[in-house]
Amino acid sequence: MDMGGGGEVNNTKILDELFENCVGNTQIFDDREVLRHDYLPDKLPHRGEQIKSLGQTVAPVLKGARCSNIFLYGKTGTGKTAVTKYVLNYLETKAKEFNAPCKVCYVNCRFAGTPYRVFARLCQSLGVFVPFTGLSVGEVFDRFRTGLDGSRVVFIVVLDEVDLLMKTRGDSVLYELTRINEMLCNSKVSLVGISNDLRLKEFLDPRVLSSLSEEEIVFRPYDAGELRNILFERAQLAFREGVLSDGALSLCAALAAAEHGDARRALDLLRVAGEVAERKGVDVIVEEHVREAERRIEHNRVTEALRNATLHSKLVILTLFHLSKAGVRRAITGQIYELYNELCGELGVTPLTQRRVSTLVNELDAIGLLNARVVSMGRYGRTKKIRLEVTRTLVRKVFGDDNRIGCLVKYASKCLSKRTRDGS
DNA sequence: CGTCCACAGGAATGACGGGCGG
DNA sequence: CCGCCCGTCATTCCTGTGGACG
Repeated sequence: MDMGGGGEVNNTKILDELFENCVGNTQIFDDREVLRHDYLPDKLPHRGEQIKSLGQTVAPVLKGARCSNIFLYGKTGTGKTAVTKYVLNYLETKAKEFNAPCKVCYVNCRFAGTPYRVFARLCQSLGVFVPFTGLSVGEVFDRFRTGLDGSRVVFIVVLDEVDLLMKTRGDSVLYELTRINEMLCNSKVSLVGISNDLRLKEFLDPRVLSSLSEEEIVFRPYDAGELRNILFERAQLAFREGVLSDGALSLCAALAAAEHGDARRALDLLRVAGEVAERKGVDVIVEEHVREAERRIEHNRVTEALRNATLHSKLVILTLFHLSKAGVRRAITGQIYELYNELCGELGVTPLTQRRVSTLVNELDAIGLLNARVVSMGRYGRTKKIRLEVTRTLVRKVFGDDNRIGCLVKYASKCLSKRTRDGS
């Protein structure tokens, strides 16, 4: 009782301090929302050309005509989504002004990752009710079509990150949408496809390709100077005056430019650097804070990825952890599968097949937790060489908290050392 | 120059928990 | 309640392959 009461007082004190710091400590930020990537600024520096092209393409909509389908290519953080939203938002307000019946539906294929969900999303934007599961894809598509035809509009469908949908589900959605106009009497559909992958064309059915790529816009990565300008514009709104040092600004731009010219990355760096400075209680953001931000972002990313991995993915990581501890820098598939099996046995979990583990390895490679590359060892077959890309300390720390497999962090080293003795 | 290792990775299929309309 | 379809994860079966070795 007494202990509880004492703790409470202490906790309140801690929280008070924390909250007051947060409220009182406004010498860094004016409005940090401006630095989030879903924020749409009213100026988009260095994208005038793209805005113009997209505007030209969609302009016929204001006369009630269907506009050409258009495809936007470019790496992440090159402003594709921002330009699209910017132009289409404006188009919608203009359409209202001119009484042109037009509607825009924005679908992010990362979140609507299946044909069903894409069509369901389109239905929803038309006010047509569909359950989130239970119907056949064809049924949802039909509802969308009839709903659309009834509403007598030019309907612009934006499919963002459409490459993700293509790679896992093929081009059936795009195929249906490019052909839908043949079945409509009162409405028309135009497509805006946005892809992060410049090679997407290679995966497309030629019929889809020709109708989809009536127009194309390529978004080049920003260079360091352009990123600097973008950051500068945002920093004006985000930070109080004089908070951001010139050096910190340039460093954010330079780091992001070195990666892909990714503006999102640059903004993240700037925001986190601001938070670092805020927490330190200083009132100027300097280069060191940006460096710290870089480390922190990476650390968070990896920790989250490790923590959120599925049981078997964790076991694969753990296998690599033990192999690397035993001095195996680059393990091959066979080695991994063998030890993985053993770990599963120890946990009382039925192991997955080697085929499945192989795709898990590929997935982990894609996230960057490990590095896998196929090599041929000639006579001795063809395999993947796999290396852990995370420090063992971090693995130990994150998995140590996981009560399910935490025990294995220590255990397996025994059976591994036994095996290496037997082997040699 | 062919063989053959040790897998890679595609395709088809199945199991499962969930939700629908009738 | 049934029969059907959904998406997800996993299995099974399969064909493909780079290059050291003989």
